[in-house]
Amino acid sequence: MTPLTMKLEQCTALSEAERRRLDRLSEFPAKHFDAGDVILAEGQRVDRIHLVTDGFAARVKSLPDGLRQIVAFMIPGDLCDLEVFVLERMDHDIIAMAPTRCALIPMQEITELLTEVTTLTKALWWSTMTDLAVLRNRIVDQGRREAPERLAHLFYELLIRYRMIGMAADNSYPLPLSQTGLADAAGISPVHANRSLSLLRAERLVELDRGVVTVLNPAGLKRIAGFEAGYLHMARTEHPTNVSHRAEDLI
Amino acid sequence: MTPLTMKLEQCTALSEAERRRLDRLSEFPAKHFDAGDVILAEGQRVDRIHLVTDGFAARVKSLPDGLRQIVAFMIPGDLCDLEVFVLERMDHDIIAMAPTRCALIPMQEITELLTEVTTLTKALWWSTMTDLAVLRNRIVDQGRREAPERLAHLFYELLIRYRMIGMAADNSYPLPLSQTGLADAAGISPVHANRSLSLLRAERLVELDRGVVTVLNPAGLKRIAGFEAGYLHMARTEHPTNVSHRAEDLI
DNA sequence: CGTCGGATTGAAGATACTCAACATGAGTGG
DNA sequence: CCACTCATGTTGAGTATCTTCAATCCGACG
Repeated sequence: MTPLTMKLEQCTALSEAERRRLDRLSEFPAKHFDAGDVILAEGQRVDRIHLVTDGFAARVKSLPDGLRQIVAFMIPGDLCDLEVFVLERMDHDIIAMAPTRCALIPMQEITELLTEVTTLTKALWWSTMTDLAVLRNRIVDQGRREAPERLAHLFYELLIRYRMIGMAADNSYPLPLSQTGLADAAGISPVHANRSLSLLRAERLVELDRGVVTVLNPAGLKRIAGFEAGYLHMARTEHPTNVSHRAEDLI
Repeated sequence: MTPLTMKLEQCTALSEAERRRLDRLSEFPAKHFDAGDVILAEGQRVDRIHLVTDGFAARVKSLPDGLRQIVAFMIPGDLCDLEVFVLERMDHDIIAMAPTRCALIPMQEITELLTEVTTLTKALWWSTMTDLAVLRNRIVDQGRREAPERLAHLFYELLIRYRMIGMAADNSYPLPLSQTGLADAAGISPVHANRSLSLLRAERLVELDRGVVTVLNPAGLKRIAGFEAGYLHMARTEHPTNVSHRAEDLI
């Protein structure tokens, strides 16, 4: 099963046919990007949907003064530019933070999915709404929490999202960012990112080495992050019958 | 024309029939809320869509320590809970900040809109995607801009959104918030909100009196806010043929 | 071995927070 | 009409968080 399918199954159970339909999306001709490459540039018109199948990318807003702010991360299974159906151009950059592969899906393919199959329609809407919820939480973070908590929240959220797509075995997942990148994500300075990170390390909550995050104490991390399980809306993972991905199981 | 219709016309030109279809949504039985009332509570299951027809509300995330963060404002024409189609429950509160009226639209009505009429479908998607873009910008604000700039951005964005629905004549619009509310929106303390606001006043950029914002110098406000016109995606208002709502016209 | 990007540490200064006092203005009740 | 109350706005002072600038350290790599 592809990451996209695994992710959308968090919304509703899909039929075998639907699963295959979704899986096929990952097989469209892929394009490869190196770390630092711009996958989609602000202002660009897009004609094909980019589905991340491998790697790690970020939505980045660049300011005139050179500062930049990462507003979201993209991991395998994430669609970069669903918005092109209704918006003319990208209003931000998407940048590969590590070698990244994207399947290029013709828009028509998604259009068909959106009209044909209602349960898939629902799944794609779910994905969009979850993105909204994630952004709302990011705003709370940056408005009302201090730097170490923001980092903790970031680490914990990514842990959950990687689990959703089956890539967080051992509470470990890839995060190919320099501390400057972390700082961009948390809205703090690189120096402060370093110091805040040391705090989390000192408390033995999380380790970050060579682009790999290891969550040493998920419960503790979740606590200081002020993380609410609800907002990622993992309907099915909350079921006792489907325990393999549940956040609380691996504490 | 209702605010919702005016707003969605920023996306594409609508036929007379579509316009009437949308206008009808505002005529569903309304519910009234006083300032401070909770329109929708976190965790609540929703069975009817709330369309703000009058007043002013906010999406609010409350933290355990009592702090709260406003993550978005709702003005007439905004749909509060489109997300219920795919998410089980609200993941945040919606609170009236002034006397507010909401039309309660049966979910089926929206479902029909979403499947029947493709251009309306597109318009609703546009609305959702714009919400996403607004949140991305909010994150940039809180991560990378200082308090006065954040307030400036807030004031300017609301100016544009009120213009979209024809409610910002004279560069003036309602903002029924105490300075504490402003602080919640900008992610700063009430005291700091006061001081930052005095700065904007001193520069004669904006006035805020008795719940009414008056933008004295739109160009200057836009400049210090670092506001990018693009992200609200007002396709049609950027056309020279439709000048009445254009942001730059009234400077 | 030297270089280079990233990580780390120190120190000074800016932005923002908290606590606290005081002002203002709309209501309310005497 | 005045006194009182209460919410909100304003201002001051001390402190905390965070930023910036700068120096140093470290590991990867030629």
